[in-house]
Amino acid sequence: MAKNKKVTSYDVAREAGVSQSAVSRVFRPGLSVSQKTRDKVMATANEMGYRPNAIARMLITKQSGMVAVIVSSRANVNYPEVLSQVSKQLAARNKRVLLFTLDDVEGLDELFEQILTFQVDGVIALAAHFESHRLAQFEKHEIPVVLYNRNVSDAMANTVCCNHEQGIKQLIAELEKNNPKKYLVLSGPKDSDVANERREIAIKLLKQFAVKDVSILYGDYSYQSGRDCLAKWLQHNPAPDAIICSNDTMAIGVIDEARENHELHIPNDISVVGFDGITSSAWQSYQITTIKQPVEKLVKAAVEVLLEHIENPDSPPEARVLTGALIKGNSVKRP
Amino acid sequence: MAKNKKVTSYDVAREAGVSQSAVSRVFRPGLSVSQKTRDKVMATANEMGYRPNAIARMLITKQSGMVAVIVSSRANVNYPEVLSQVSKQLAARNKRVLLFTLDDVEGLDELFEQILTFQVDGVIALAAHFESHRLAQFEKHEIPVVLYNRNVSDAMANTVCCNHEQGIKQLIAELEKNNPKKYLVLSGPKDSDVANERREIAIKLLKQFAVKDVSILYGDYSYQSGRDCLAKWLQHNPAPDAIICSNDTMAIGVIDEARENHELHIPNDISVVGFDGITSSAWQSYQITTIKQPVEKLVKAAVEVLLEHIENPDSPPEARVLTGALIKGNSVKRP
DNA sequence: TTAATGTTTGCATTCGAAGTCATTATTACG
DNA sequence: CGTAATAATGACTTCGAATGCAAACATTAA
Repeated sequence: MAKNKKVTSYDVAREAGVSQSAVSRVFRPGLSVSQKTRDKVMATANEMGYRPNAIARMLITKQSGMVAVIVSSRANVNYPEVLSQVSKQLAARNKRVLLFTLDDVEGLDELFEQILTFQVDGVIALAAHFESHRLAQFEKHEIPVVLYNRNVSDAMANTVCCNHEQGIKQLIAELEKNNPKKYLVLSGPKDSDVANERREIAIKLLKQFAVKDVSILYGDYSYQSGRDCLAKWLQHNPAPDAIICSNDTMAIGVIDEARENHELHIPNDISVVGFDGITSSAWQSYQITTIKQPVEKLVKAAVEVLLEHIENPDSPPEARVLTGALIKGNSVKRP
Repeated sequence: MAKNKKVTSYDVAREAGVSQSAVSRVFRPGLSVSQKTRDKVMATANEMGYRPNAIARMLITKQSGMVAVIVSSRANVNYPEVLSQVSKQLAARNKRVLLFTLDDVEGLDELFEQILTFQVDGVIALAAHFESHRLAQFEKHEIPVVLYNRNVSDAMANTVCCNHEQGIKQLIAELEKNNPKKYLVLSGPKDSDVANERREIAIKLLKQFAVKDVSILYGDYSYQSGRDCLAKWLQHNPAPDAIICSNDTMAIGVIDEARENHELHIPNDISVVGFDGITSSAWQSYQITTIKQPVEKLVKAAVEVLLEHIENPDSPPEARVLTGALIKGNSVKRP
């Protein structure tokens, strides 16, 4: 009969007529215990409903088995998939996700204090802006950090990132097949590092393609901002030939706005490309030409790098770049 | 100068010339410490980079400050919003989210063992199927559980749920304005409790509305399944007048399939309603008439109920039902 | 049978903060 | 100024599992 109150290893030990150490050893893999003791302990443990207390174990082993995952609200629409992948893959390596969400920049110090407090084995930051002094803080405590989808040139940071440059190059190559004259780049918000990177790359590559007429607009990654930006632009300007959106969601907004309020047809009047390859980008009504991020591979890489650095704290920082897949939709005019 | 190795309360105590208890008291709110000691301790603590070890604190106080959130992969598309709300609201109450994702039914026992092991203060289950013996398990350990969007009639469980019945009634009322003859109910998967509930309610209410011709189809909540189900149906049957979809995503699939492959116009040929009020349901191309779940309120309620039961383990189980808002889109024919 | 080796086992200690309790310092007040 | 009341403090114990160490036991070789 299982009791209501917490059962400890001592209780089991007493009941089974062995020492507490014996009980502990039974529940630690690979330790020397005779089959007889093992069976006896397991039997009484099951009977009493005993489970080792992870907290006590953490304290003595100095390994919490928890990884802090920081998610910024700025995070991409595909973050649920990322998060669920992270959780799954960490679980496979016997680690749990301790979730920290981050909306305002206020309380950021507090947040980082919290994370340190919890003695996590490592940190994965999803699209969160990480100043280098924060990285240093974790470094000092020997807590490895992996930045997901962040290219930090300066830093000694571990990063796992989709190859934005290569992806955007492919997208522009698609667009260029029609020799568009007027380009619009619809960037994500200025305080998003990914957005800034994608925008700058687009600008750079367009220059390389010898495109003259490029205008930049700033949205906030949302559907509505896609609509609003296009609407505002068209108030005072002619329609562009091609629009490069920093993510799919804004591309969808752009398409809806063009069709609904301006009688512009996609792709015949305007070609639109997105980025990310979110589920809805493939929906019939949009069929966006975009770059699909290799989420599963990215996460696998992130987890690998993190675990490598947990096990071997002195291994040098690593930056992994994975290439996404060009999805040829129906939002770019065929030549 | 902060040292590289972990700084404990003893280190700070020694340095500040006080006892370890004093340090502990400084970092616990509301305990009796003189201003002088407090300042002294705070100063040296900051200087040494000391932060209390949450793990040690958990062990002695028997409060982990962590809430297990179980997310099933079956979970709705709006779960990222739910999850981020949960995290935010728990953070406001000084609790953290320990995330457990659940894909296959395998390893479910293992998962629950894990959760118990971590000594979480409570559990929130998002759309996860929870057999009553599992509930009993947590009950035995006095760990309160809140089921999010689950109506468990039998159970002594805490539940927070959107009012499906009232919502679906409103949707049917909308549809009935055109007196449709043939209804199709596109249900979610049979192993989802929410899906089953929504389907059964729809069937029951249609009967109440004296509708004769109702057929049931089963999808898996996905866009593609919406398309496939409609396509398969139309192979051998005439188009229905109205389709009640168990979620918005399938409704979107249905709409795309109807338009693309069958030259059916929404809403003139078929009226379609969804459920959830996900972001994309409001997009120009779909504008689905649906019920928007009051996610923020639901989460607030869930967190409230959970904390109430953490603080007062003997309070009776609570079932909160919140009503969603009818969104009148453009997917139902106007009379 | 004994020595030598390997395997199990229990004792005692450890992890780091919190809380109990008795003691000392401080304040309030007659 | 003395005494009661209160505030502040430190010594010591606690939470529950893991582990170094030495003793006990089992196994093999000689």
